[in-house]
Formats: sequence, C-alpha cells, structure tokens
Amino acid sequence: MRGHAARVIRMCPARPAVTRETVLDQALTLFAERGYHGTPLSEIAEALGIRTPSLYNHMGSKHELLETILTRTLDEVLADFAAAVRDVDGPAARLHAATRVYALRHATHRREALVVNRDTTSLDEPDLSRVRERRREHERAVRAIIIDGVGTGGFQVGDPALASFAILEMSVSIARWFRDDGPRTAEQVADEFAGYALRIVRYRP
Amino acid sequence: MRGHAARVIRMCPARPAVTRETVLDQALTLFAERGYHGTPLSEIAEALGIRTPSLYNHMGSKHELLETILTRTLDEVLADFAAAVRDVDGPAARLHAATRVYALRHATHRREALVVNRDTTSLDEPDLSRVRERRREHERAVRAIIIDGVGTGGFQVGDPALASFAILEMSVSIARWFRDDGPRTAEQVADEFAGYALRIVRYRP
DNA sequence: CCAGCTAGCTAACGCTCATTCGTCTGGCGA
DNA sequence: TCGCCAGACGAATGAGCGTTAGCTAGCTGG
Repeated sequence: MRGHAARVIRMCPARPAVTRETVLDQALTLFAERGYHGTPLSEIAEALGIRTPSLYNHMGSKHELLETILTRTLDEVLADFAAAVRDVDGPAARLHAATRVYALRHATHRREALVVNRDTTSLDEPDLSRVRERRREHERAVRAIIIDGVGTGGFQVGDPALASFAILEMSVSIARWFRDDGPRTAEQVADEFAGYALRIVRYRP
Repeated sequence: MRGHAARVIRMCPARPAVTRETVLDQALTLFAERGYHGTPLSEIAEALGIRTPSLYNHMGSKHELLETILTRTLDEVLADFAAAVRDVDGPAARLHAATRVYALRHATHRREALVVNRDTTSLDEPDLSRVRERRREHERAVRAIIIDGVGTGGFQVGDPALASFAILEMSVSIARWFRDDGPRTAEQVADEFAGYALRIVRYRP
C-alpha cells in the first residue's frame, strides 16, 4: 500500500464514494438492462450521482468498461470450471459438476451473463477473437467430458458437440429468467439442470 | 390490383428493386449481426444501394422496422406451434412435435431468433408488453404439455416450469451456432433436440 | 499551514445518427 | 406524346453521443 490504501472519499455525505469498481458495477447493471450500445455514459454517471465527464477519472473509455467486464467474466467462468472438476473422477460426476457450477454462475451472476451473450460482438478485433476463443475453450472442455463418457462412462449420445451446446446454452438461459426472489434458489436450479445434463447424454448409473 | 401490381422498377439495371420487403430483409440481417442500436440506417441503405433518406419511401421509422420484425416472428412461432401439435395426441408426441418445430425454426430462421432475443428490450412500452406476452403464451403452452405428461403420460420431472425453460432455451440457442454449411442439417438438429426434450422430462415409452 | 494530488465541475468540440424538406427524373397510363 | 407520380437524391437540422480541456474545492502528507 502507498500510505492511503482503501481511503474513503466522499465530498458530499449523502453520496457514496465513486471508484473504478462502482463504475464497473453500474455499467454492468445498465449494459445488462439496455445493452452496450443502448446505454449512454450519462445514465451510468447519473446512477452514480456525478456528471458524465467525471467518469473519466475512473475509466479509460466506455469501450474499456465493456472489455474489462467481458474479460473478467470469462476468466471467472474458466476458473469456476477448473475448480469444479478438479479432483472429480468419472465422466458422469465431472459433467454433473461442470454443469452445476455453470448453471449456478448464471443464476448468481445474471448481469455478467447477459452482457457476455448480448454484447460480445460489440468488441473490436483483437479482443473479440480472444474472448471467443475463451468461450470455445470452455465448450471444448465440456465436450471432452462427454466424449470421454461415450467411450467409458455409459453415455449414449449421437453427437457430443450437439449435446454440449444444448447443455451449455440451456444453462446460459437461466440468466434470462432467474429471479432472486423467485420460488427456487440458485442451488436448486443448478442441481436440477445438472440432472438434465446427465439425462441429455443418456447416462445410466 | 390497381393497374400496376408487382411493377418492376429499376432506375439502374445493375440495382435490384428496393421494396418494403427488401428493406425489412436487410434490416433483419444487420440487426442480427450488430444489434438494433448498433446498426445505423446508413448501413441498411448502403446494403441496398440507395442513400439513407430514400429508405423513408419504404418505411415509417427505424423503430417500426424492429417492431414489424418482432411481431411477425412471434406470430409465426405461435402459428408453427399450433400447426405442429394439432392432431397430435399424447403428451410425449406433442412435446416432441413442439420442440422439433421450435428447434427447426431456430435453425432455419436464425436472424429472426437473434433479433428477438437481443433486441426485444429496445421496444418501448405498448409493444414491449405485447411481445413479451406472446412469448409467455408459447412457454405456457409447452409447460401445459409437460404438466399433462406428468399426470398421464409417464413424465417424471420435479418442476415443469424449469423443464420448459430448459427445453425452449436450449432450442433458442441453435440460432447462435447453427450453420447452413455445417455438418448437420436443420432437420437432424431438430430431431436430436426433440429427443433431448423427452429425456429432460424423463419420458419412458 | 502549505503544497499537491484527487476528483469533481462546466463548457465545448466533433461526430454520428434519425429524420424532414424540396427537388428532380424516368417510366407508365391515358 | 404528355402528364403524373413513385421514388431517388442532396442539403440541412437537431438531438445525442463519447471525449477533451481547463478550472476548482477539499483532503492528505509533510
């Protein structure tokens, strides 16, 4: 720390401190609601209680906000996956764990998921390819589990790629309808979807 | 006809005729690629080989283009569903038919599906509620089939709403990865996904 | 108590976008 | 052949956007 880490600054006592993280958080909320192109910086600023140009004290550009959100999110998805399947043996248990953690993430990080699925195409080229490659990486990892299961674990599925798409994308959709105050908890939904995954690949214990 | 129906006008022989339908078609293509807010009218005009203001000879406003696309698409989805399950008896056969036609539509009408899923929120209020109600109508119809199947058709599913979400949204995702020149035909994918649907609800023949 | 940095503000710029208006032109009906 | 009109055009408008520049108040470290 450089002598003043986590310093709390508030010029007006009614206004909570604005930091790079609070800007990212508001951008995340509004991008998820209206989309990147549909969200003017003025709305982000207004939600934070400051004027638009003041945002530039906490960010480089609007584009960089999007890039940061997307990169962070995909890093977390891959980390989640790695942690979930580490020390788990057998294709059925691994597919169950991978689907569960992916579904859980889409229930608990709805905003991030909506932005990834809607606004990835708003990136421009160096980043776009990089982000897409990350998503493919995850899909390939899930597909590898399914292929493994077809060979050794009692899965019966005609096309592993098709099954992996179906499993991943039905999980993604959770972000579109899940509500924190709804009748089901995130964990319940994640467990149920993990069960769907095993049924899709026709796993018989 | 009023004396000149389907008249073919081309001021320059190299330029194909511009009509309301060709404008809608180009808007559909570009909205699907870049999103509604990310597509300027100038790009639609350029793709048609005319200048931007000339578009107004064929449309009311940019917003009306979006509204027309969304309304038409949802009408067709509901019509597809009704035609697919008409004269089909039994929850299993009905769920199979409903999923198959929905999946098939998302493989063959990718652009429409992408715009519906990305840009519905860009509508403003009278239309937004109307469009959302149509989607719910479809979801309720599919859920009703599942509930029926749980009671009488040998389905085993904890939460019919969850299952209907999973089935519908995994089908929606087809629009995101399906390619006409890919290794699988639209019919093959639709059949496979209809099978997934029956496995999700644990149907045993 | 002073220097300096942080982070806010107003003003302004340049650009793009959707939309309007008035004009012109070329093919069709009479 | 002549008048009409659908439809293309250029020019212009006004709003909104992201971004920059310059200024200022106040907290903090010395």
